[in-house]
Amino acid sequence: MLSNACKYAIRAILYLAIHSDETTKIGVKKIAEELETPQPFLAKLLRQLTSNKLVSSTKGPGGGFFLDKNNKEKSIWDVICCIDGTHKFEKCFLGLSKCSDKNPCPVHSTVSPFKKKILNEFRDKTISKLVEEIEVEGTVISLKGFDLK
Amino acid sequence: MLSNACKYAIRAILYLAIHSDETTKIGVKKIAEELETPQPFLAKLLRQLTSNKLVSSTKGPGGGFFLDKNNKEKSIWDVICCIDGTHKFEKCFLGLSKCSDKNPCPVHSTVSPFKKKILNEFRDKTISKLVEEIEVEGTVISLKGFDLK
DNA sequence: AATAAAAAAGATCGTTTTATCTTTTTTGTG
DNA sequence: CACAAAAAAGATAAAACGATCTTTTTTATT
Repeated sequence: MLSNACKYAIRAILYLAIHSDETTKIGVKKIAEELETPQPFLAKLLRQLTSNKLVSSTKGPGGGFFLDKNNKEKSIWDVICCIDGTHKFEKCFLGLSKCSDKNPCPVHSTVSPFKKKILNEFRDKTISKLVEEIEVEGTVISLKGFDLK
Repeated sequence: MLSNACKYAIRAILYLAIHSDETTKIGVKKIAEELETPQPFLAKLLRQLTSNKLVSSTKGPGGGFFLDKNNKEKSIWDVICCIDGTHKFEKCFLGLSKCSDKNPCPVHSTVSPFKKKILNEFRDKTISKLVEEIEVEGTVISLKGFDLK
């Protein structure tokens, strides 16, 4: 579905959304430990997210990564686009270039409604809204523990 | 979503479902041309499908690949399991090992209903049923033309 | 100013995925 | 039987992905 890189990135942003703000910055080391992700790889991803304005950072002692107000208005979809590219949920499930609503591939009717709805939800829901929901519903689970593949 | 290999495999099986039977066998060369897929790679995939009883074949002159009655009772899901493995639609969207209906991750409620539905449709619908539907609905489009990624 | 903490940048390495090429085996046909 | 057509099998190569390591830059603190 998503690449490992993208999963790490989303989890890191959610972690930052919950635990950081302008005055509480968090270093890669801490984030990687909390999420149980490979540290140098996560560092690279955070740089990519930072240079795309999805995450903020400051250097030097006491520095680290955090989400500012703007960052929190971004969506999961923005993260997916940044790491995996825009194509992820837009292309035909079988990879057929000619496939469309008018010209559907054999699995189009099965897959298409699903893709559209998920795409919308991921595009419309901001990170802050998402975290708010999680907190209201009390469904905050550990972002730790990862299955490769 | 799916690997290229898996997309090739599904397309090849659909192609065979439409164009082949016990008396009309088709060689890799022809299939690869029709689907515009890399020929040796597709050959390897067909071998994998054949050894897993999802496709039939005969060697020698006049030989080739085809679907017999049993093969047509298999599902898209069987193909996905054969090529990409069973985990594809079963794991948490964010890769979290602790995620479940009782213990949902932040995107679980968005993603889970669709995963379940797609999984069921892919598991329950046989290849022959699928092709039948396509023909009734008249939505037979070219399986040619592929977007990498 | 010196030091140390932290991110930024970039070079490198290994694995998996994708793809190709060559050889062997099977089998129908003249 | 000899030949050719086709799949089966396996070795190899290239690209993408996942991950690590080293060096540089920035900056707060002493």
